[in-house]
Amino acid sequence: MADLKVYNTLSRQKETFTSLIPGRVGMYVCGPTVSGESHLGHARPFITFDVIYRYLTHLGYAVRYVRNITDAGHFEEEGREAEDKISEKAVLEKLEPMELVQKYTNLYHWAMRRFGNLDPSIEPTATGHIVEQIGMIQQIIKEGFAYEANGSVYFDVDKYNTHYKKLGQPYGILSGRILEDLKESQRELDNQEEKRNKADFALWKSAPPEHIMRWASPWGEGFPGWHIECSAMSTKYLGPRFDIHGGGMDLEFPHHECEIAQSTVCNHEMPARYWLHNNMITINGRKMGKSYNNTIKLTELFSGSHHLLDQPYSPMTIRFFILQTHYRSTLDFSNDALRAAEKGLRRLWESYEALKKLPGSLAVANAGAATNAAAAGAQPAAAPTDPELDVKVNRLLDEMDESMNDDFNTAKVLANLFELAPVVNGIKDGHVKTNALSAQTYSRLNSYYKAYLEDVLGLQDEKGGDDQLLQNVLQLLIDLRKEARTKKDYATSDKIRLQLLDMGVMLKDEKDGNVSFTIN
RNA sequence: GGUCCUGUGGCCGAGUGGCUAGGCAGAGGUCUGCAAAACCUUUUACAGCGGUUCGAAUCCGCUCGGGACCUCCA
Repeated sequence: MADLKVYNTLSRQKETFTSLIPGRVGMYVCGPTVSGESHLGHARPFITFDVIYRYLTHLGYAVRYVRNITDAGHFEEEGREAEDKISEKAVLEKLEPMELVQKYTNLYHWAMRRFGNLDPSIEPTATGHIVEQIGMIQQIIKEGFAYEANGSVYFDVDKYNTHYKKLGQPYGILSGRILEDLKESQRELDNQEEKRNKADFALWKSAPPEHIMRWASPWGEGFPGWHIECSAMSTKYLGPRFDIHGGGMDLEFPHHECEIAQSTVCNHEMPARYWLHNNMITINGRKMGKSYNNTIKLTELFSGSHHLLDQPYSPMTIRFFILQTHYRSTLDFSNDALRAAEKGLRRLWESYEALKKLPGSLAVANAGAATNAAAAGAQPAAAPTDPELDVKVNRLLDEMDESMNDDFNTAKVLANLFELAPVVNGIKDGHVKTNALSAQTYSRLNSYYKAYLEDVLGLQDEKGGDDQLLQNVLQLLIDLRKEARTKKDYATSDKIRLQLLDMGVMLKDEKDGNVSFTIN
């Protein structure tokens, strides 16, 4: 199998992935700030890195996947109103800060489940690691790269840059920025007088009296700066140097840049080896984000209750929609695109259902042939009667591995599955002969379908047919309709079908006389 | 202003030098009591101009358009 190649933002090129410890991978992904409801834009990194997590696992790595929850609240550290967002909103909503945080954390977890995202190995919270953050800040001060001013502590970017430039790691190494340029281009902001330089960033902020979230520290009561939590938690759970750090492209600067600076000062090495960044979801060509006031919340997406939505879209539709684009490309939202994804997913999933229903027949039939052939001293595997198709199927399967190994090209994997779907459907319809493929190829087809669709891409069945009572009732209706059709009583049979359709149950008469149904 | 990314057919979107991407939509057909699905066939591409090359959507230059970061941000 070809090597796994990943695009490393640090080097701006694809690199062959190797883990620090053979067989093990440490991965840190920046999680959500739970000061509000997640929107479609937030879904992208969590689905992207869920697939990366799944794929690394699929390759046999034991992965420790750490994804934090930022519940201490960011603040506009260089901002106009240096105020904790969470505490501000808490006042508005008349809730305890932690009550608010709990509410949005629960909502976020609910959304992650619905998307079929696996739980990370560790999901540390910022508020749960104040001690570690303070310890790290003390260490940075001790190393001489931070200074205190009026109960706040700032990172000395200038000094860091001067010192680490010599070691080949200037400030801006990740985002390609030059500190001197930054100084010129930075905006004039208020409340900067405590900083020695504009590029400096807060490690600890002194809390004004109205600030609700506050902790005691060596510098007085306050709260941690935005960037320090990720440095503290990644170091604690993955060590000073780990394999993968992920997040959205908009975090590249300044967040990840600052993380690198902090961790490097404390641990004397670049924290992560591979920095992976997903691109943004756009809407009408513009990034979906708070600042643009163009977000669609996940609850709105699932229910269809947003003026830009023509209909509700299920979590799996959104997952599929996201995976149909490479993670480093922008992905433009539109109803047409979502609808296309919904239909495409249904088509693909139905071919998978069809495949699952014909398991043994083909394999057994061909395996039987193989056994006989082997007994006769011939080739151990049954030869395909359609070698051309057999080769094509194998090529499509091989390409799926190659595509994932090429920086997680899920779009290409899905395209190949779409090319395999007619083969599967053809076997089901009987129009592709059962022995067209060799037993071995057929078995590969089966295992790849499952491995990719379910295990790697994390897609799952959404039809709500789990209820046994509902299944039984539907079966009764199907039987009644079948009887009516036998008697050519089409008025009755159509009534059953059409009324069920109104209720969201679609019946389909299969070629073999069976009736299948899908529930919306 | 600085740094960087990007422009593919009606829509969405792979693809980095020669090989039909794929999905959705559209058209025709097969099947079917009808419907849906499925299957087969099929129309519409690579922003513009110039260059490199035997050959470019793919490399280079210019022009035009779109976007991201530089401020909280996935």
